[in-house]
Amino acid sequence: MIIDNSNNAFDLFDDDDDIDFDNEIIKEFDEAVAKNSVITTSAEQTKNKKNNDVIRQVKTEEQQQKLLVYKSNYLVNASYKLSLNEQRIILLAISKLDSREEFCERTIQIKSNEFCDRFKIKKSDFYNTINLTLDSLFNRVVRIKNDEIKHEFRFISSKKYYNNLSYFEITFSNEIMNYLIDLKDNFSKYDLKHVVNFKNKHSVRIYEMLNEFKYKNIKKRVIKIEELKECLDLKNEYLRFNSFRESVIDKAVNEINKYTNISVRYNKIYNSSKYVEAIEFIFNFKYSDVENKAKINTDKKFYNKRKMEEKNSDIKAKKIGMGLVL
DNA sequence: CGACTAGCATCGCTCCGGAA
DNA sequence: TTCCGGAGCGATGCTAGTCG
Repeated sequence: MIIDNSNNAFDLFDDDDDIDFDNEIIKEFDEAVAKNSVITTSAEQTKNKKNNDVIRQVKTEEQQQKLLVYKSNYLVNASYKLSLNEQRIILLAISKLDSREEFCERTIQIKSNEFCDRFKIKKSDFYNTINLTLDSLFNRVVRIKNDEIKHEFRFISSKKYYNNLSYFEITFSNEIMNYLIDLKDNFSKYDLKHVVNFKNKHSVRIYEMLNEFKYKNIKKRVIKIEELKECLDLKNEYLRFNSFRESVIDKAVNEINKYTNISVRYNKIYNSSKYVEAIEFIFNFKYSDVENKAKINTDKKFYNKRKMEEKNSDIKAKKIGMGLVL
């Protein structure tokens, strides 16, 4: 399993970067408050804190509106298997968590209407399958392992379906919450809208694996077939490479190209014999993302410049006030 | 000889239409 | 909103043929 700890999604920009941009602002506010703590009055500190709170609130509202999915990269690369509808439930529920908070409510309620609208599912199908889906989701297990840990746990610790009120409720397990909230580094995020049209259960996982690398300005990812199968919990399935390629890789690549902000192709990597050992995914952001990035970077430079000017004049004014500058 | 490809059959999940 | 039955499609396993 490849786990790279160097990723810090706050440092880079993409289509969802207005959120990161806010994060930058928060970071700058925090640093500015820390730096000027000696000469900042308590009233100003209160003002800074209020500004901070306002920004956090705006960010949370935007996050909710855009339904962003935040996941630790440990979870992105974990080994688990979910059906399409189980994936949908988990992703929609994750998008409703406030991932930046240290503590947040583990129980998420989802209305049947919202679920059907988001994923374009017929109501009749929803009622047909929801109980079975919740049952199977309740038993699903995540396996996370690297050199240091081997951790197994369930996605959810409880499930409820209210027949008459037409909504269901899941409670994330304690263990999985460690990989969903209070994420400070080594995590990925994406807009739920990119994956709602997927019809293949493996597309989400492969999209997430590519999306993780997106933040590192790396446009290639080589994954051993063995590792990929382990992540998708398909170790004893698709014994022939061709069926694995047809059913998993090709379908995921097609859906990712069709519905998401990533365009991707792949090459087969052979070992010494004719055996396919690994897949090299080569991916790129689509044009609109590059355009957005350019705009956001311009805005960011403008903002930083203005911020620096304000800060300098503020510090100078304080020093004058304290008689340190003539 | 080993790996890949193609075709076929079976099973299960998802989708669809209709009724209560 | 809920349930039922059937159709369609994907996942999977098996076999035979091809290729280097």
